[in-house]
Amino acid sequence: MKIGYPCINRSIGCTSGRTFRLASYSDERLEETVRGNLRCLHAILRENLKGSILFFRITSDLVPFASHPVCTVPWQETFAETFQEIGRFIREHGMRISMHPDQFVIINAKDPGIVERSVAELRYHATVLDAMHLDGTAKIQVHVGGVYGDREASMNRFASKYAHLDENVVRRLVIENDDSRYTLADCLRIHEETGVPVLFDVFHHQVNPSGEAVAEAVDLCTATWRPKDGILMTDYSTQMPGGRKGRHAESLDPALFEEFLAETAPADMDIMLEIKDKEKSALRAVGSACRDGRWFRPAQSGHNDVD
DNA sequence: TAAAGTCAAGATCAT
DNA sequence: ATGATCTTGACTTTA
Repeated sequence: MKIGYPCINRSIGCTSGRTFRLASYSDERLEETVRGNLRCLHAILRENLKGSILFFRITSDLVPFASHPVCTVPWQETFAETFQEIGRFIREHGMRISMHPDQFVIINAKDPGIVERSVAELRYHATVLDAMHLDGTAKIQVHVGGVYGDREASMNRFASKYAHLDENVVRRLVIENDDSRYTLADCLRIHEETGVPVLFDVFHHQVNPSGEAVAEAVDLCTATWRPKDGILMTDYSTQMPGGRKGRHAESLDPALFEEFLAETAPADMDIMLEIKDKEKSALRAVGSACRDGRWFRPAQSGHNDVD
């Protein structure tokens, strides 16, 4: 079990997702931004290691406009060595990586243009992970997409689009139950049809349930991940007290988190904490997972290499 | 320098 | 048809 947080570190003082306006795009600006983003990403991972935070979601803004037609420079070649260096660091320390393209990636869209842009964005994400030479356990998580008034047809459309994705995308792609459209049961059905692993979002399952108890849900999702996918990834959050329904909590409630650990034991999984204060909560959660006994202890020599 | 306005991309629901 | 919300930050312009 590894614990992580998404994209942003609030204490280190740099961000790996710096961007700029499309209107001010230039190849030089892109190169300069990516160089800074990669340097920061490496710094964040080093900082995470100090706190035994071994799971991390890399921001989709690592390479701004990467899938936009305006960007034609071969950034993966320009920064090949830096990507490999970061990848080596990740492997050496047994870290797990995910990425989460945002809401604009809709594989099951009716509009072919949206599908095309979505596919380009997925290729970009796969290219980043490939450039780091990470294996198939580094995942790209997406929601199923729109319902468009016909859930059945839209789920089928997902399956048929999925069947035509590039292999280097498919080997990393996983779907996640969302908070308003596709439930866990929907995702499991899509798994039946396509084989795509299902990432379990605990909070979405609470907000948009389909009947399964949490422990049962974890077991059902676990069964959708093959050995080459690595162990189950779970997104964990709780309701912000007093906030609108579905709003993520500001900080981890250790009692609730430990209850989650207790009710899912002994299932093994990597947990992404979607909590607003980021690494602060992750550090506390590592403590909980450690006491629980399932936390991942990296080999002392650091030889988890697959080079 | 601080505040306000705006940003590649979508879906859905309220008005 | 239009705008707000999701969710949220941070870039960019304006005061």
